[in-house]
Amino acid sequence: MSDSAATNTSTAQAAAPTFDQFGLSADILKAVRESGYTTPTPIQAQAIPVVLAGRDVMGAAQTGTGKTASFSLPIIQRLLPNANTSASPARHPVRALMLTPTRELADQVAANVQTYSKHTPLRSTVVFGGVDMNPQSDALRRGVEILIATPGRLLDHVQQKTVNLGQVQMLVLDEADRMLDMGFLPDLQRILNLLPKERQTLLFSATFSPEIKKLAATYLRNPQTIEVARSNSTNANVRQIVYEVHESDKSGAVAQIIRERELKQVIVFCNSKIGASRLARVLEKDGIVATAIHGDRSQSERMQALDAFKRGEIEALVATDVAARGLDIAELPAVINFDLPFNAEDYVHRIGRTGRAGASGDALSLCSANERKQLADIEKLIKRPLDVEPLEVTTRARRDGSSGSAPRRDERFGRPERGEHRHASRDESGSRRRTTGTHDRPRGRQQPVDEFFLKPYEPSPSAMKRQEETVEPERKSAPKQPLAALLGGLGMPRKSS
DNA sequence: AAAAAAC
Repeated sequence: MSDSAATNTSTAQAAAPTFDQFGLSADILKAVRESGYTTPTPIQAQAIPVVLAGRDVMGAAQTGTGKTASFSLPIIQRLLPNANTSASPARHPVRALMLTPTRELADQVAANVQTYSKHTPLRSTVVFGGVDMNPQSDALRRGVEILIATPGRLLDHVQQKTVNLGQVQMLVLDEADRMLDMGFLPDLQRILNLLPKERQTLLFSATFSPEIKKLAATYLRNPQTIEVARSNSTNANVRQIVYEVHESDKSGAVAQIIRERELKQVIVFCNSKIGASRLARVLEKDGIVATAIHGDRSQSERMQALDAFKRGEIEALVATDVAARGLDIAELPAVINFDLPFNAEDYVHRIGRTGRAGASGDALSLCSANERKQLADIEKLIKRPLDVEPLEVTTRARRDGSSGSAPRRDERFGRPERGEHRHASRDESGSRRRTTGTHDRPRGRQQPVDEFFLKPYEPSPSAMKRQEETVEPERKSAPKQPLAALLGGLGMPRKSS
């Protein structure tokens, strides 16, 4: 908010905004207060008045910026005047629909909505796949004003006629870019066609890619664009370090990092489901309480894992990118990237799980020889070079049992002449921060030098140049479906699946 | 390349 609405606050803080300035109902404000929030985040300060005014919104903001509240609070407010206390389901049609790409995210948004609306007569529920439909159907039949859903299961309910979307006045597309990436466009089109044309649509996306713009152009009406600085990538609260390790040293490296940094809780991201399961097992064997969360585990296992982690019963949550976006875990001190993500965008989301709400956090990434491309992509996206350090893994024996002596750092990383200036931490003279693997212990299990480590990384000058050119990261991975074709055919008869 | 999501 740019205006100075708070004129008579006794507190002398000049422009400290409060939630009171939005004209939200006392019941909502009470819930907000009980949640412990006092000051709106930037996205909230910008979005709440716009949503209250009934305008469509094109929002660029990530979770962790208070995005959920930025649309939930004004939506609840707008539903309130017609809130019905009647017990009749017919009096509680779905009037607000919120779609998210993953089940966990849907669950989390629903929990937020539930919290913010608990002092109002409004009802809400959540539907997503992987769990029994019947309880969801029951809840829908009892009637809800606010429905949070993943697209597939929602359509399932539509087909079963357990829900009618004909009275939806407000629609939220959360993590819209992710939904497109995941091939949800046909489902989204199907859902959008069921909604009244006369409605308010809020689209939130990490990026405004051409696909997202096309989607917005098709389904939003004169949207107000709201952009909040990408908080996490440049978040000073998050210390980002990349460790160069041999691929086969990675499991040991994770265990070592957890031990040496005495991490109470950490999410470890892997690129594959198998890799996540495997790592969880290795860590368990190493005496670290760990569990895996990914799409091949049952929904109950996923929820159990997440709950146990939130309760602090698990030290290491080993996850695929199912957990990269949106999940809000309080006071997570660190995130480890076992693999660097193929999609640089996902790096930002992953490390966004730590250093939230003003707390500090560490983003520690393992980088092996064949991941330099990913590293370069990430640096390009976040527009700055990452601090790269060697990591000597001492905790686990190498499989080949070789006993060659460890190469000196010079040998391993090449002479710092050609383009090595970017890695201050590699400077021998510098007082490199003491990190894992540097304690004086006999070691001699380093693998022969990798080509990766011999060749200094070339900091692509274009990487730093292009930052001025566009805010938008280049999307590398094309969706499985011919998105352009689908988008080109918006409104056209779609293929059935 | 891999991941996610309806049955």
